[in-house]
Amino acid sequence: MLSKQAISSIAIFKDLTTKQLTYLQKIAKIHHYKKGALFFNSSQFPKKFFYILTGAVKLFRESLDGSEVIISILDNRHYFAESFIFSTAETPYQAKTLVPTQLITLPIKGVKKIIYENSQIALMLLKDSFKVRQQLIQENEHLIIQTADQRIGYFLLKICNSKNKKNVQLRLPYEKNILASRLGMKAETFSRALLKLSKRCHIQLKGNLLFISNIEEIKLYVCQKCSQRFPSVGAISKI
Amino acid sequence: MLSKQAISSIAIFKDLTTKQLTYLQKIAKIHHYKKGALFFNSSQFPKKFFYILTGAVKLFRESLDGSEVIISILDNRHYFAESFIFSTAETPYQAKTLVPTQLITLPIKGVKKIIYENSQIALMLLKDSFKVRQQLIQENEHLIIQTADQRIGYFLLKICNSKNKKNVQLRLPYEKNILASRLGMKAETFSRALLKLSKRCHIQLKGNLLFISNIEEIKLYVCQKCSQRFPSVGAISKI
DNA sequence: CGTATTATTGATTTGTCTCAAAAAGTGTGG
DNA sequence: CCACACTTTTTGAGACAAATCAATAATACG
Repeated sequence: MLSKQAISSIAIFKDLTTKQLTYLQKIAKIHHYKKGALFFNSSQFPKKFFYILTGAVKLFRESLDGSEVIISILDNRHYFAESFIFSTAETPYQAKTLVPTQLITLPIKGVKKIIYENSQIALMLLKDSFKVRQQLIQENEHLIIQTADQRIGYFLLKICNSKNKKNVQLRLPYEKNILASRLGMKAETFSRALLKLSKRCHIQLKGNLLFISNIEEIKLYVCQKCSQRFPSVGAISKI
Repeated sequence: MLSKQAISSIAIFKDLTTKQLTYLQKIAKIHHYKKGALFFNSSQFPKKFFYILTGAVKLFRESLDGSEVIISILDNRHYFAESFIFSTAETPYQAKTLVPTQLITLPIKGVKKIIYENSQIALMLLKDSFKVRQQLIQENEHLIIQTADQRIGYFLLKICNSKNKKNVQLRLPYEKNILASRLGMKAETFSRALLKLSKRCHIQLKGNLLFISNIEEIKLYVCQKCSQRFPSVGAISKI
């Protein structure tokens, strides 16, 4: 059985009563998956709430002809599938681990019960949901007005939490084809666009390692058409 | 002063007590704008909650170089700017009327007070927010995998609420350049893509009037790459 | 070590944007 | 009702970005 501490480490459950924690503790399950495990598709029943302890997952949609769009990549301390508290309707996405991953799952019914008896949680979920919306709107805008290399640049800025502006070393967190798909382009395009960006903004490439001479150069190039200064407010997941 | 009925016609406020309705009634204002009025930008203070009685507005983001992305087009009975209950931070969008429009505004502080004392409202907002997210994800997917004419086709399916499948007459609700921008393309591309779609799916064009021989033809063409059958679940605004 | 996976490169095609100009549609005042 | 200006839409030619298909190179892995 999971510890109470593990449950209350989930941000939205941080202020629960001992009784509520005990309840969730009883219905919680922990899962260990290796890389590449398809552990969730939306038609499965009963519905569950997912929380990532360690690792990373991609949420993606697949069309009949096999093409796949990655909706989101989530890692440590993120939750998903919370929207099932309102509907059991199929929403067509699946989830696959990108690296070895530890998850907590909670039956959605139990989560719903807790949410309904504690309005603070609804407010926290609402706040998070607004942030996700904000981010989706931004991605939308970028798909419309930015080129492939600018989207990559924006992504680099997001994962680059260095205080320094100069001579920053960075490692791409996942395989390039995953990042390509996340950014709405083909792997070939990603390869070429990253090369183009690296030349334009003085980035040295070495496999999945990047050496950025000056972050400001990327900002300048990426944000030419932005409606918003970087960093944007309210990015809920890093990527 | 607005009637209590007007306030309670706002879906999220339908179950308020008389006292709460009176409170909102006192702080509510009604506004009349003609077409093309820029009545909201996110830097304005104090923040307000907006509800559309009649008419239509576009929410859009504008970048430094003047290019504009339409985030959403909202009409009768839709609300927006509700996310300001959590932050006074600037979120960079503006709102302009597309036709003569009647709005109710409520100071966001008052709305926040009501939400915090009535958890049912938070849950309704949450449910709506999930739907908006779902829709944004879908738009994202379409920008990535669909061509311009397919996106137009999808849009036609959405605004076409006819029971009949054959010989449906349809009027485009707004100017073509607005629809183009909403669908993430230039006006010229819209013009050409609509023509292409019309030939492929047997649609007769006459200004902003369309005669669709058979809706199924559009579905077939549009949903080739869809991860989801049409109509999608949970579209909160028509467009 | 060889095999499978992932990434890059090249040549070509497709889709969309850009800029310019013409056409169609809308509204106004004489 | 027409002439005029103004806006919106369409059309054309050309440039550019990204997808596609195919082949090669690099890397990871048992």
